Amino acid sequence: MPELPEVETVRRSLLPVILHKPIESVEVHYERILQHITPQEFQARLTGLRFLDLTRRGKYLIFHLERELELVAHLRMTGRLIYCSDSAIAQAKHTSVIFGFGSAGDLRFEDVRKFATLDLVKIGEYEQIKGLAKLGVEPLAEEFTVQFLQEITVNRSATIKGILLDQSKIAGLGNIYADESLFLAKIHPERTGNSLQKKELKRLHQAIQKVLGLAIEGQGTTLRDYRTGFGQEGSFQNELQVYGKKGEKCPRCGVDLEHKKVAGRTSHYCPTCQRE
DNA sequence: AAAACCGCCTGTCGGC
DNA sequence: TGCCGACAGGCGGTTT
Repeated sequence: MPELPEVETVRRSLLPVILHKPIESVEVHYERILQHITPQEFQARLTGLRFLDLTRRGKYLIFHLERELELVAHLRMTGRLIYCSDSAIAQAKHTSVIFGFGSAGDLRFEDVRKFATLDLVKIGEYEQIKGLAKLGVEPLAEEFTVQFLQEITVNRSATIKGILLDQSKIAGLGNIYADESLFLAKIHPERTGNSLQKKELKRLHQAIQKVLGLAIEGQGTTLRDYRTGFGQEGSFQNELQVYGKKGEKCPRCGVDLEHKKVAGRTSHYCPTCQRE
């Protein structure tokens, strides 16, 4: 699923091909992708505008446009944003929106499960986008420190897995990278926040940054649906240590990997390396 | 206040 | 082989 590394990869791939291109047409094929705006108004406000920049916050992509507008996209589970240089190429079955650039191709928002969203707002006005308004720190930024990890775990009875998935604390971790980070840090997903020692938080801090960095280098993890902005698969699925590997051997100690529901999510771990 | 649960969707998979 | 329920998981909203 698209988590921080996947969304960052989409951002990097799309930015150079959409920059300064004027939107000549907007086709909405699935209305409910639009939040707080009708297809008619969405189309009317966007047509003719150019893209000025493309940034990311957590798992949100923010397209900066002329007239101080921002188009905010969230891919949820199966969303894809793909630039197609030839508009004549047939669209995919589950295409929700197409931004046309005339002879310069188009940008297609595809989404099998239809959970993805699009918002159009004035610069920085995110009140209507609840998740974005309450988003926590960027895990690859300087503000993300061991001290910060301590602040969000101390006195907390919730599991560390649940805390890592809470977007209002850390922005961008999902099920895959939470599990991979905990494995690397040798911490069991069910450990409670208040049970974690300083040295474990240091390991976790380092693990999160390492895993995210390597996943971005690998252009993300394609298990099924995720694609880059050019429609290509990522490669980090080949580097996963535990996610989706129940029954396989732990790459560190050789014991059979296990999985169980933690904080409502299937969580993969090594019962030996990650003690309860 | 925090945590648990449900709904939103479609495709895939395992069991019978 | 085909049917059917379980499952995948991010987030908003509601309930506990």
